[in-house]
Amino acid sequence: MSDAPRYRFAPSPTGYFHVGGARTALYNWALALRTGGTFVLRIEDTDESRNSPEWTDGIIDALAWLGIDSGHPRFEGPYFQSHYAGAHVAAAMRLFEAGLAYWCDLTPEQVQERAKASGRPGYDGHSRDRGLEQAPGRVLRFRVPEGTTEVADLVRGRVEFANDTIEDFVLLRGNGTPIFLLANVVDDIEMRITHVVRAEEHLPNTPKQQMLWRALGHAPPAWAHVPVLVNEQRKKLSKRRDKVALEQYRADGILAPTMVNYLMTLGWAPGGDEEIVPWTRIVEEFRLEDVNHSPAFFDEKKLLAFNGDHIRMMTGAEFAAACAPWLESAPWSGGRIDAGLLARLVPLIQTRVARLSEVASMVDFFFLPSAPVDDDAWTKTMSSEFARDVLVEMESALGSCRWTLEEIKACLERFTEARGLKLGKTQAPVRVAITGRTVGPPLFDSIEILGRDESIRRLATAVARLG
RNA sequence: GCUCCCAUCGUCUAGUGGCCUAGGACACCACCCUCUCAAGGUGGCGGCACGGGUUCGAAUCCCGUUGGGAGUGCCA
Repeated sequence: MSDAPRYRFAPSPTGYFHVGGARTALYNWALALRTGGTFVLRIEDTDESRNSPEWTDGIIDALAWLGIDSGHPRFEGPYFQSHYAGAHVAAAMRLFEAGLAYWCDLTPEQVQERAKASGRPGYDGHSRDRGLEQAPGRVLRFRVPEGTTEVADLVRGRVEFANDTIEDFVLLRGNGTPIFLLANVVDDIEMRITHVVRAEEHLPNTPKQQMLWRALGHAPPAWAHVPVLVNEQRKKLSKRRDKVALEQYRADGILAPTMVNYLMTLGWAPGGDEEIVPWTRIVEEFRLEDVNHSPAFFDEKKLLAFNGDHIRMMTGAEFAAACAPWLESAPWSGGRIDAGLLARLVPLIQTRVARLSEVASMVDFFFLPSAPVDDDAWTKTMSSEFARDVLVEMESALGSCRWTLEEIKACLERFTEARGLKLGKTQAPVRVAITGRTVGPPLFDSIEILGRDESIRRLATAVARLG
């Protein structure tokens, strides 16, 4: 099986995990799974400013959350690019010895000056034939050959680049360290990568990398450049102005299956008319050839809608378990959340939340010692002429009725009919007295679960407050 | 500026020359259901950027225009 495809995901550790990176990782993972190939994780940590062990843990953790488990047999790595610096330099030296690269003593400023003077952008090949030897401060540049470079891209087809539009790019810095372009290629060759699936922003690098593959004596891999994710302004998602951290969505209570499902529908769609689909189906159907060519807007609204769908697809037990972490950190939580109580609450709220972070504020009145009364809700509902009456009436009716959902509801219905009102109107003050809010889970279920004594107590408290 | 990429409802997409009077989803609107809010159901609004070709026939192929985007570092 030495010809099984080898995909790779090569993020640089930056302290947070970008949703765009998540999508790229997912694409690679789906492909590796379907083709019986391997998913190689390589941390591109060669820039000192992007080098911190916690960042790497964050990447592994984020991938695991998405279902890309580092313990899975198809998963290989993580490898660290910084560990292979020796190989990168050695490859560069081989290129120099073969005459495919040369030393140059121009500083970046000098290169820029020359470009400005000549009116042609980029490095002009000044040292191409000067026969310079290696020396501190000198950079090694690749000697770009004449002709054209044709990149065969699985998503976009053939893309041609005239080599004379590509400058002799740097391989080794003045301090002797390799730059990304080289390191990336050397590692890919070393790790026997057969498919490079990455974001479109790398497409302009590709001819350079392909030349490097050839110069190093290898046939280039299959390339695939997937469109970038953009914001509402159609700009590439960036940390500075957009919400791009996967961890943030996770902390908001977006489910992992939701994120996976949603990310996969950006630039691609499963067959048929449904787009809420399980990962297993994505693995079966995903093809690079079917990936769209244009950038996709990362729409948080739609993400939320997907999340609501996924929440509703869970069993009650699954949903309760998923809610638990959000309840444990809730403000009232000194003690533990009662599992039995939670199980009764779950069906009331599962259709009412789009993300797990909303759960706490939806059930807080069950756990708090008294209703967390919202001032606006109070003034809005308690000003009606029947507000006081309905509270008093309910206080006494609930004291003697049988404690069933139907009977509790009947108590309010009797009052409502006697006054010729609508249940929708009369329930409002009662709801605020019991739950503190005008919206929330079904009132009568809530009262039943809360219990007779506590319900009556809250009604009495409200009556007292009304004066 | 230069290089490259892209172009179907507001958004994400289906569509690969006739099945398209362009399908679905999100959002939005209306109605139904209903103890609030949701969820659910029904219906509605809304699109092939433009101009030329090619073809019996074009959203689909070609060219151009316009409009977006990405890259343009001794960052990755």
